[in-house]
Amino acid sequence: MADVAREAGVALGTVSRVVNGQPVGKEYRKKVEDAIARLGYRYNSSGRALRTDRTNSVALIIPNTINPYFASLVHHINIELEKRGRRGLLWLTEYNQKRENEVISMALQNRVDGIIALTYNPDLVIPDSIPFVTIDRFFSVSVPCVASDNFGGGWLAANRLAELGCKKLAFMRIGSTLTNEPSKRKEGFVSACVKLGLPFEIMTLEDGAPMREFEDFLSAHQHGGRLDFDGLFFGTDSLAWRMIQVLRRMGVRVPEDVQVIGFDGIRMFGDQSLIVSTIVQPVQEIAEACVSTLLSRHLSGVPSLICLPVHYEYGGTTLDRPDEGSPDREGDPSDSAC
Amino acid sequence: MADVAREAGVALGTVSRVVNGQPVGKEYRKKVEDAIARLGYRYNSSGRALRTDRTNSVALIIPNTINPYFASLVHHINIELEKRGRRGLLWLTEYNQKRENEVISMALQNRVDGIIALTYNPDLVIPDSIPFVTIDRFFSVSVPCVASDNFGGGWLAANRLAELGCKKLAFMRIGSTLTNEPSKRKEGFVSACVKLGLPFEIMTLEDGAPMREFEDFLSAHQHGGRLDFDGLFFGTDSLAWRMIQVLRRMGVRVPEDVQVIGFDGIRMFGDQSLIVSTIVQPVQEIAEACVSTLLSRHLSGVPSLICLPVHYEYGGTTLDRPDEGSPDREGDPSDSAC
DNA sequence: TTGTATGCGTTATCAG
DNA sequence: CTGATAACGCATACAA
Repeated sequence: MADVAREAGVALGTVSRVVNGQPVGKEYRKKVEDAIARLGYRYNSSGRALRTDRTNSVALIIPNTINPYFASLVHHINIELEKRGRRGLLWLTEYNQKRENEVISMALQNRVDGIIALTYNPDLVIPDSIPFVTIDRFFSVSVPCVASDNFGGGWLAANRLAELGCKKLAFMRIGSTLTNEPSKRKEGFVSACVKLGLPFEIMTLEDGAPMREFEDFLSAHQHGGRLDFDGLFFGTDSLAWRMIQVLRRMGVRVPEDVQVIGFDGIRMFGDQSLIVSTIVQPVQEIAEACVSTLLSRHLSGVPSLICLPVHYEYGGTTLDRPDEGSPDREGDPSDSAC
Repeated sequence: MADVAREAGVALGTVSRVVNGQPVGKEYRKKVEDAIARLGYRYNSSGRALRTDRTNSVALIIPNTINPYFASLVHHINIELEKRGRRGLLWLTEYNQKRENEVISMALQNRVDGIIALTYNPDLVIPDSIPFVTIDRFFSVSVPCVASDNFGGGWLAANRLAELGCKKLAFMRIGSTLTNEPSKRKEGFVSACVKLGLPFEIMTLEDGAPMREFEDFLSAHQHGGRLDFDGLFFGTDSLAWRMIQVLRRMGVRVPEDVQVIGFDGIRMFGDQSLIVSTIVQPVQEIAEACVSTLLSRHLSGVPSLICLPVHYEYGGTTLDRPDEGSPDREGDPSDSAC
């Protein structure tokens, strides 16, 4: 910047003012802009950050970018931040709880303006010095949590399966140890089944337990080549996808013998069709909510749980007519905890 | 840091030395560490960056994080950078050429130690001030390019289809306007077909042209419900996946009527099975090559094109026996341009 | 409106 | 081995 000032024959402060778009005499501005172009000057973010104590950046802490749902979140959150003149700093944790806390430290070192985190870590140390927003995990009323309507989604899934003629359902999911928002998928499902008077079973696999146990569960419920269930609801699309492979190996046809609904709304290449019939999470709205909540933290009255609506969408593993418009909501759970 | 010094009753320089792990008297170190813990001190990255002129960060410029192949690259590159004590700064471009150049400017402002970019932009302005590595796009001998063996992959695909009994092949892809490394997939495919004496057709869709044209191409080659081709090779898994849906709508069975091979090696949830039979790109090796090349740029003799081996893998859309070990390489293209 | 000078938090140099 | 101090690039309060 000193070089530019010398080159333009003006003072340092004038250059700074030009760079920051503050009022500067017309001919001075011209001289400075020419000098900047001539020298190819770019301001130094570190210097500016040090001086202003603002980095215009937000930490995004997430397990990985391999899972398509996470990848989609990363994408949309980055877009939303960009819209508001901020940058996202990505940190991957692979669910490592020690690393999750380290990463928060690093974010603090980087003087980020806020943190958005997706972690189920019960021992997460949440700094009170900067705005913090979580996704899918409620910590306390002072930490806003953005999630989709998991309870409503479970409710919706059960209702849809019932509508499609299912007589006996099952819900299967991974990860019972930690209570988080996605846990409510089960509760919504159970409530609906009870209300509908539909028999059902719940199968929960502890984190880290072998997949094999799911297969055993299904085998145990297969008699004479016939599965006891005609409708399955899975905690995630990922799990649904995997178990569909297992079902096919078992000689069970999807959706003819058993209809399957997942949760998330994973699309193979972003904008394309779903991989299973599913409860779709509004990823873009979730991203928008995270960012706007984080950046308006100075305003009081931020709700501590922001719950976004989900909807059902056909994806080939149920017996709907694909072209029939599916209503956005049905059998609304009036008692949704969300 | 001044606060810590005061709290510990030592000088500023001593605190700095403790923070940086330089030799400090035992009792002094203890006093400083206690003070740091007491005050919850974290060093300020901006201050350090300003002073040292090193940010230990690397820019990663990529179209988006929705495409699973890109998402996977982002993941592995971040891991590799982490291993080497660097941070990745992610910038998404959505193929916007103006933005691609802007983003390079921003990276420069951030004083990154290097840039890794995946862009096909012919007008990309590559700064000569810092190390720059591209993925899948060769610019000049002074800019190292990391890519997989696209020519060899095309060759491999044709050979595999021939082995599996195909008599008439076709290759379909998007994006002819720009010459990049993936363009060589076609060349490898054609070479192999010619060598094998196998009839084939090539169908290229300009960027932005409607998908419809692919469907028309296929329809035009369907006579009496029967497709003229019994083997299809696609430029990417994404395209293969989409066209398989089209084929099924046309009443063509995959793989019974026509066998399909894609390119990339997209896995549904990172570690799981492929979505189509495909030529697998070694994503992790690509990430490793990008990072190590970028960070060893001071050494002379960096090759300008780093070409990593691909392999074929069964993914359900061909007639291989899934359990039969597929040799890593076959019909090696001795004239591979790579 | 423009110039000058100070300090942000850190590291490095140099004197003790 | 430790303490004091200058300098990194920038924004801003104050003086001109």
